[in-house]
Amino acid sequence: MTTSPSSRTSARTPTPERRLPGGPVLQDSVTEAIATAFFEELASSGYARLSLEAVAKRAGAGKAAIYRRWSSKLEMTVALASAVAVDAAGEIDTGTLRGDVLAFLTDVAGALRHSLPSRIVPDLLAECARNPELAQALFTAVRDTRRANATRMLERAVERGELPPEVDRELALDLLAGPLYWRLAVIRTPTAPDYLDRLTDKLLAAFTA
Amino acid sequence: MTTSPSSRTSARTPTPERRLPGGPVLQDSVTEAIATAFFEELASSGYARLSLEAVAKRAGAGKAAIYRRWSSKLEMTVALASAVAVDAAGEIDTGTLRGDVLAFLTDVAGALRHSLPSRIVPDLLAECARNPELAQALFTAVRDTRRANATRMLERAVERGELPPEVDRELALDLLAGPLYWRLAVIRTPTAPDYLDRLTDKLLAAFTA
DNA sequence: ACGAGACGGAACGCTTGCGTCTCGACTAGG
DNA sequence: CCTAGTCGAGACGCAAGCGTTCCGTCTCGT
Repeated sequence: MTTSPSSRTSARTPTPERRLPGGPVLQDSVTEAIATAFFEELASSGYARLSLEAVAKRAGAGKAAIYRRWSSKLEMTVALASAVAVDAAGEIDTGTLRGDVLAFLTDVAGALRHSLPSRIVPDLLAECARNPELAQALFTAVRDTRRANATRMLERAVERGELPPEVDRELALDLLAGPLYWRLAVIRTPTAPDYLDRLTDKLLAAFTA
Repeated sequence: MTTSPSSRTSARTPTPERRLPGGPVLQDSVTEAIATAFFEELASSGYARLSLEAVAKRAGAGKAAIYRRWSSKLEMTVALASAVAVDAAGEIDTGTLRGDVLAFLTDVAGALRHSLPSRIVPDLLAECARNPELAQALFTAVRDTRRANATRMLERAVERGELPPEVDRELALDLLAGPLYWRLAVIRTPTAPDYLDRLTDKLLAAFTA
């Protein structure tokens, strides 16, 4: 089977639909333990070296419990990663462009300062350069969703008159996400406490240039 | 042996020091073939999955030829990657800040538009998040060198009066590299022909904000 | 002409992970 | 109470890659 994960257990599960705070929808405690172990192993080993044996062992589960839910490492990764990424992408609307930009940067920084996402995200992105199936799934589920969200953020600023209608959306989106990702996930250098504030000022200047 | 690669062959090699156009210093044709195969395998498999058997096979060499030169995959990667990265990092000095910025962006774009570096660079960066030894070696050999180069570029602009002396160097460096890397290596979206020009304009505005 | 040493290639024993399969234990619905 | 289904655990055969060791060949410098 290559479709909906966990469909085999969903009929008979003791806690039919439990929701972790901030986490994806998980069907039961076994699925939850497997997902947690999966992300921990993914962070420490990377996708390429990820061993489902290690995931099972860390989750205190049997390998069969994994294969009962997902048919392969790829399908498992797409399902779990898309779930948390979509779940974590909340709409931002503070009423001002500066507020929106700062909130966006704060969100990103909050995620990338944690060791799990800061290891997992670059790893999956590198894997996407090599694995078209993973790339297609993650790009449509995560990248395109987030980019559409951020575009709406810019459109609202245009409507409010904070940005000229002819503002270069593409360039603005790259400016919005690039420097912070570069700082935290690429060169991995800590930031001063007012870094996001100063970055926000520069970005606003660049947008209207 | 954990030091200088190829030291065992350098005494007796038929072509004592041959230099590829744009490539690192390679001691002889076997080392050269191994290095080429190494980067091709690295691009298609990633560091974690890289198999020295596959490198040897692709190079038309025996595994012993590899182990005679480097003691491990890690040492081999550090040596070869540092060599090309340092080799490719040329000083930029066009005389104007705008010229320097555009030249820098053009360099980066030129590299990241090729399939080998655009797959290898994100992969090694992701691996650095997981492998302290690799991170230490690559960060000091590549990241710090390049960042120092770019800092000098900013200082020259300050001396020319193109930037105020109190310009935020750290932030400027992140703005310089982040958006383009994001665009080409993270979200992997093609750019319009005048993208670098427009990006340069925005960056100059942000620097002096 | 000779010996030293690197060469490509193949096999070695060993480890890891794959995906499947079989256990006995536990639990829930009928 | 019974039975169907999941549970953890782990053995299975298979494949790949590790690092090493040998082989016979080739090309040097002496």
